Amino acid sequence: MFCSSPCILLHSVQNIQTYFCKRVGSNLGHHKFLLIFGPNNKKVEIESNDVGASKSELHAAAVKTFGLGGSELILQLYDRDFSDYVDIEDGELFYGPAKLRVVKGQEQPATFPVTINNAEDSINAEISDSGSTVSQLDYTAGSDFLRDNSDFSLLTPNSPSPPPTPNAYSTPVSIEQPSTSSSADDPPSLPAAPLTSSLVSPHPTSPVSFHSGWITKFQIPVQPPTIESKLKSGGYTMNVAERSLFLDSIYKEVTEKYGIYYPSKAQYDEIITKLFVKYPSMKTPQDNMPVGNLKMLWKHRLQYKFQNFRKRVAFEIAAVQKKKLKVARKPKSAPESPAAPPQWDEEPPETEDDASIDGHICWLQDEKRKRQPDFRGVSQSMALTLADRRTWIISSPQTPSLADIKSKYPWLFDDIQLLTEMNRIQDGEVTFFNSLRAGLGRYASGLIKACKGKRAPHAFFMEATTEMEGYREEQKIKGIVNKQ
DNA sequence: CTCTGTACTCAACGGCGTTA
DNA sequence: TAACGCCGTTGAGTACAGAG
Repeated sequence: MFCSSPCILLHSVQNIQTYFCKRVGSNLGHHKFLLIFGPNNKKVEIESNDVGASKSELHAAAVKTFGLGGSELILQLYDRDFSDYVDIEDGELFYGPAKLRVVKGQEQPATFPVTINNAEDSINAEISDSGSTVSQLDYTAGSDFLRDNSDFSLLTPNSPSPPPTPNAYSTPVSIEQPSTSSSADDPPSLPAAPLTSSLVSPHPTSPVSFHSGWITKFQIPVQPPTIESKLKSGGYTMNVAERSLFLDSIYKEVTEKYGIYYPSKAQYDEIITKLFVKYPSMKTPQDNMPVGNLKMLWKHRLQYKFQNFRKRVAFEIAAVQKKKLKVARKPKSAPESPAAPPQWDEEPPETEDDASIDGHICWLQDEKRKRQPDFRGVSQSMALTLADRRTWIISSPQTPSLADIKSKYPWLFDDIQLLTEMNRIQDGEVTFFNSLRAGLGRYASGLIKACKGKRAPHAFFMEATTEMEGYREEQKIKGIVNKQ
């Protein structure tokens, strides 16, 4: 399981960042480290007269903790930038919490097999032991528990744990792996921490498959000071808004930096592992709460965050749309083929009466005020009110003003809905959009000539030029492909 | 059959405007 | 200024369907 050569990991939650930062305040002179020596994992605190712990002080701590007197030790600090351990030098000062490894001299492994990061491995094991799906979520106290930190105490050891399910970590894994971090081009090096990354494979159903190796690079994003301090003390005092911000930051990091919108089960585990390694206090249960549940709790929070954000924020992302199409459900009572859009001179749909039309209009007006309107519903309601709207605009004794129309049907002043409205009115090939395009086509050359004549062409013209060039290139390529 | 993701839904929270 | 209510946002539960 662990490396054949004895080595020590002085292991911590923060690394290079705090390593280089000058510490100030009440913690001055106190530095916490976590030592891992093979299967052993010890947390130590070094009191130093200096602002940072010296190499000799760290060496002494390692010798004392593991009884390694007489051995020549190599101390290595985990460097986030390189995702690997780097030897520390005399004269340097180290600021806890920091992540260090100490290797016995002469016995440092030149190649794999690998030293496993024991702390993270144990966390993974705990996560896998209590693994469950979101739908199987059972925290005993229900949603209130998840909302109110004070209810953490409800999770007693007697609370039912979610049933174990197999996953990437549930079976013993040989760590003598061809590491994902070592390619043919890479010289053999000491394994990057966390080493569990090599256990992770892209989720089979994930539309994004290019994220191999992301685990070694992924780091819990830096938090605002208030959230950072609360996380360091276990995260229990975070309010809902802070917790949301924190989860947002992880979502953002994973999606924007790695393009992963569907983390696999193992990847969720890995994120939580990193979280708990970075903030060890979060592992500490309150009121005898099983630690496995704490991990499941954060994992599920993260899963919910991803689920809800995919639905509410990232619904336009190609990977999300692709996935939705793949698993698309048939609506319960949807007609086999969509009904033809109602024509303006038709009677209102039989399903609608005056009251329901008024209801649609009110709802549409409300929806326009929202920051995140239900666009699908808007289109449906606009379609259902088309006949009424056309009758009102065209046949009213006193033609409504633009202000009246805007007030009653604000969505008609939305560009997308305006275009859709035109398409509702016109049928077949003769749509508003096609007519507009045909019309513009007639004057395109003149418009382009006029724009080119300007000393400083407008931004939209430059944008359009770029678009056109791209389109021509695309057509060229398509032509070549078709010829083949 | 199990796992996973989506749709639909509800409830809590917090911001904001109104009113006494 | 405090109390109140409305409403948007967010987290989370449930049902269901597709994939393997």
